[in-house]
Amino acid sequence: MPRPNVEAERREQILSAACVVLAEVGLQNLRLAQVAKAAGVSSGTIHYYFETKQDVVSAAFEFNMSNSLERRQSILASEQNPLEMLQELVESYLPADSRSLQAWRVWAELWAEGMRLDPLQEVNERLYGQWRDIVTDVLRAGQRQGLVKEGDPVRFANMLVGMVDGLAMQVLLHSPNMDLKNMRETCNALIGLFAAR
Amino acid sequence: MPRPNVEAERREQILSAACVVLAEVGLQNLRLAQVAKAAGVSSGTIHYYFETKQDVVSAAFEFNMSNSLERRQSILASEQNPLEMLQELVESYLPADSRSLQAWRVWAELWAEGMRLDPLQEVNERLYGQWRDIVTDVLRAGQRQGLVKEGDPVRFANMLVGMVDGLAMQVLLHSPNMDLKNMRETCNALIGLFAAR
Amino acid sequence: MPRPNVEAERREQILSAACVVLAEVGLQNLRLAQVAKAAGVSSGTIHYYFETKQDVVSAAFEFNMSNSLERRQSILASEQNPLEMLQELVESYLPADSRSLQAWRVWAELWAEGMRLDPLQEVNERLYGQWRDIVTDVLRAGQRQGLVKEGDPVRFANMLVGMVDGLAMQVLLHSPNMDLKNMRETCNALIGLFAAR
Amino acid sequence: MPRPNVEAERREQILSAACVVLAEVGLQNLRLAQVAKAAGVSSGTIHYYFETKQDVVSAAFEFNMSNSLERRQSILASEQNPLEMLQELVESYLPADSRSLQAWRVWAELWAEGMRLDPLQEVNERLYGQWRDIVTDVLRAGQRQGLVKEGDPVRFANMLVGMVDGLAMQVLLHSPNMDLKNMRETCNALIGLFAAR
DNA sequence: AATGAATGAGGCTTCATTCAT
DNA sequence: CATGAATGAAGCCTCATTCAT
Repeated sequence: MPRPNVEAERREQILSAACVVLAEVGLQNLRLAQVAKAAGVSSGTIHYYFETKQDVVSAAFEFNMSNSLERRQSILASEQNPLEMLQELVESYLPADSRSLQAWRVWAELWAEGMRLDPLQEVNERLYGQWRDIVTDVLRAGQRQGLVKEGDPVRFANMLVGMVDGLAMQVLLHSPNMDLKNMRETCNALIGLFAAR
Repeated sequence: MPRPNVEAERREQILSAACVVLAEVGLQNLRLAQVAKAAGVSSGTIHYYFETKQDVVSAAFEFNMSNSLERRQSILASEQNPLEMLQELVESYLPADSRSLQAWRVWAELWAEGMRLDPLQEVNERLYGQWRDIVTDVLRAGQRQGLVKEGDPVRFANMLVGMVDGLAMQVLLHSPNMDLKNMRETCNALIGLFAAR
Repeated sequence: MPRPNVEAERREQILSAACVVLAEVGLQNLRLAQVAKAAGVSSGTIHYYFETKQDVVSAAFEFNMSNSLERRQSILASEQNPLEMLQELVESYLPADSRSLQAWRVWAELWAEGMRLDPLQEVNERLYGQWRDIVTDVLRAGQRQGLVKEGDPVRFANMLVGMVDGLAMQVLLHSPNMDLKNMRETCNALIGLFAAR
Repeated sequence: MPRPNVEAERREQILSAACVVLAEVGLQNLRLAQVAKAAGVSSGTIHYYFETKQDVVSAAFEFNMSNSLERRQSILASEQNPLEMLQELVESYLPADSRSLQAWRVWAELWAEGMRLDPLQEVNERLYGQWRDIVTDVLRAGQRQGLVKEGDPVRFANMLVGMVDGLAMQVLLHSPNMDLKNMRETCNALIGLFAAR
């Protein structure tokens, strides 16, 4: 009689470990043995739950992105005005703490790899799309309240999320010209451009 | 009578092939044998010119980026007004033709890999910095001519190049919500926000 | 109320499945998981009834051969003359129907494997010896009735069973020069040579 | 500048080793590492000349059979009468010396495996067919000289080669009822039945 | 009596690297 | 300068076997 959700538990355990390793050494150097060790299971167990290494990696990418989105939910539930909310959202995306850093690194791997793998592109679209939608909704609310200037909110959203992604890459690459503080201010500068008046 | 610079030629031949393969299969799947084949040389020859695989890849990244910048020079030499020049620069960066596509794909690999390798971060900074400087200079010229609004031109430049990078990734990932046309318009929308008045 | 001999039933169920798989994929590719599936039990159950894979295989070989002999009994009980009986015995051994085909395939695996494993040689001798004895008895009866020429009946038996085995292999290998009909006629030609006159 | 026929040499070296290992441990237990060791090369070299293990094994089967046929040629060139020649051919096929024993063991593996692999069936037919043809030719010559009785020589040939194969299996399985001497006499008994008068 | 999750040793295969030519 | 045969370390994956339930 199998314990309930042993499978779901074990899968998460493995995927979480895969993200850690992915962020640490990159896709190129990821070894399933290392993932197994990080997850505290045997290499055989990895293959008991996932057919191939590719499957592990793809699932890890998905796991990383959905986790990332979950962490945004609290912000939306707060009672701030839309412009502040945008700043909070950006703030939450900054590659600041180790958790966020890990997420970004995994993301960068997904982007590089996703260029050649349709399934990964779907993962990106499914979850990145939600992120874009969230920003769009906040902008739309801002427009209704007269806080955000006229214009296509989807376009504004794409501008912001695109900029966040691009700047984050430079931060992660330790560019001397783009640190955390600069990234925050640069993003807020764009939000400032969105403001009415 | 041996031609001078056979070595330089051979190096370029190999690096060019490496970029092609890198864009095609990604760093994870890049095999020196494949690079050798694409370059029309033997695997032994690769190692005659480069110590290790890592050396080939790093040199290929550098090769890709310097090539990329070269292609911007003609725009700067033109006689357009700064705002039009910015649009042209953005246009030249769109992942539109196969050459540009290849460059972007290699770039994405560099970003993912550069997160862990200092030498690659230097490559990024050296060449990415130039790109940022070019944009900054154009913006500054625009401000001098009263075409671009007040504000730190470096910040404006970071906004634009960051957005270009972020949006390009989505285009390369075939996001249904971000195609070439949309990317162009979105970038131009930002340039519009920079305009005085 | 537990049925008696559940164990014996389960064993047969497993061995029967093992023969099916053995004939289908060969010893080299036989996986206990596949046997378990074919038997409709779990992999754990296989090991509940058999210590090792080798044990399963050996038992399956024995199971295959004893099954095979059982199918000859009805012929011996019939009221034909010995020469006809020989023809019937040969006929019953032809790799004609799927059941017979499976038995032959398992047999071929036994031969290849038995070359290195004494226990399998004993299995072969125990059951193959019976088959030889049956043929010998029929030949001896034929001699008593003056239908079979003088000579050592054991030698005649060895000639016939040897020929049957050798030809069967070629039939099973789909040799264009040895089909079922040809095998039947070739064997009967030998029986013809045994006939008195 | 590659030495001439390094490739052919190396291939034979590997295949010869494969046959040794095949005879010794069987297909089921054949490890490429063991073949490599027996051939005195690295495991990498095996894969430099053969794509997969399956390719090595198939080539080894072919190698074994063509080698086997070569060893018959001298008999045909001799000046004996056809009946003696048949006895010599049989004699040369007896699993008597270690070389012949090895060939038979490899053959048994081929038969078991060939049941499921078309390419191996072709190998069998190509080379087994030649063996059958040789025997047929000798029998035909015997008929021309009045030494062999009337009848289809192909049928006679099939009788003999079939019997040889079947009896050899029992010898190889160490059947107490079929040793080398008995096999020789049993085959000669059949040849005796072929004799005119 | 039976299950199936988990293991881990070991095999095939890949591929960067070497080196004799 | 260049080759390509050869290497061997290392990775993915398989699968017989175990054991808690």
